[in-house]
Amino acid sequence: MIIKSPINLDLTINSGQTSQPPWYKNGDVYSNVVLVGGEPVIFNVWQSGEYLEYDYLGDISDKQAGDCLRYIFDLDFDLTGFYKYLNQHDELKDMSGFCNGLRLFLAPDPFECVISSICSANNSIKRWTKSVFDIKQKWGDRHQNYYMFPKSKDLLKVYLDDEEEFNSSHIQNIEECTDNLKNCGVGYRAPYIRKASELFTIEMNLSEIYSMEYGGAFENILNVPGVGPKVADCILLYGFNFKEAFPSDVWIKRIVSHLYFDGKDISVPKVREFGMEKFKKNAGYVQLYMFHYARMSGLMKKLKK
DNA sequence: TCGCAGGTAGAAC
DNA sequence: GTTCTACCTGCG
Repeated sequence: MIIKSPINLDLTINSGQTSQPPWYKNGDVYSNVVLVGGEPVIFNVWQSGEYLEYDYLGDISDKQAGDCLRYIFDLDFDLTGFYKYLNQHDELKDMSGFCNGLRLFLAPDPFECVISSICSANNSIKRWTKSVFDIKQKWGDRHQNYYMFPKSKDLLKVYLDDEEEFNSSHIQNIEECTDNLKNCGVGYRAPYIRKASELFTIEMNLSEIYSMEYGGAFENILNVPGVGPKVADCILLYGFNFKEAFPSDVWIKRIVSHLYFDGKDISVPKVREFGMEKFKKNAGYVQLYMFHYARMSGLMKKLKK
């Protein structure tokens, strides 16, 4: 089956969006297991011309399968219209050429997105994606060779580190402890992950975020341990499809300051305000394109100096 | 070997 | 309200 809406799958899946780590790659095919209406479904997707082609294995209808992929790869977003918008602005007009077909890679599991995003803070893409893979493999349900992300009530029970595991289990030698969060390379974020799991198990229902206004959703998600403004905006954009979010970190700050303020140093909170005010409903996509444009055009190396 | 990079929490101003 | 520092790990 094919969805006739242009996309660059490689770029989209590997662009480091904190919704989830890249899907499993076998040759030209990307695969993953996704819960659709409570039913585990294995999707295979691949690039076919400029479109996404797919098949799936699971007890759902063709329409459900198609709708699920349209959501995850944001295939209903009008990219052509967005490119028109970019081209109307001098500062942005180079970007579409460098990132053609890049779309949001939205999280099918908002809890996975929250934990991924917490792991991504003060971290490299390589390290946080490995951490999320490890968490899935250790504590997630397995379907064929693919792993779901664990539910919050299950992640809640996981040991924080070697010491806690050693003291609470029958393992004789602390060297043999591997069944804990720090073993996934999450570092000091381990307690945040546990506290967040507690929060979503006991008092906060993540699915309510979908129906909130952006401002209210931002305030709510800021209360999660390990979540500050940058991570909150990543969660809202990549996990809940709030396209008015403008996640601002040091890189976006450098790029915005270069493009709009003649290189003058602007604080990250000001960059966030600037981006949201200036780009409105396009803020999220502009942020996504800015980052990859800077990466691919060599601008990033230039700005680092 | 060690310095550096990267957001958040919590404390200090 | 804004600014400072510690936090963990992989990389160069």
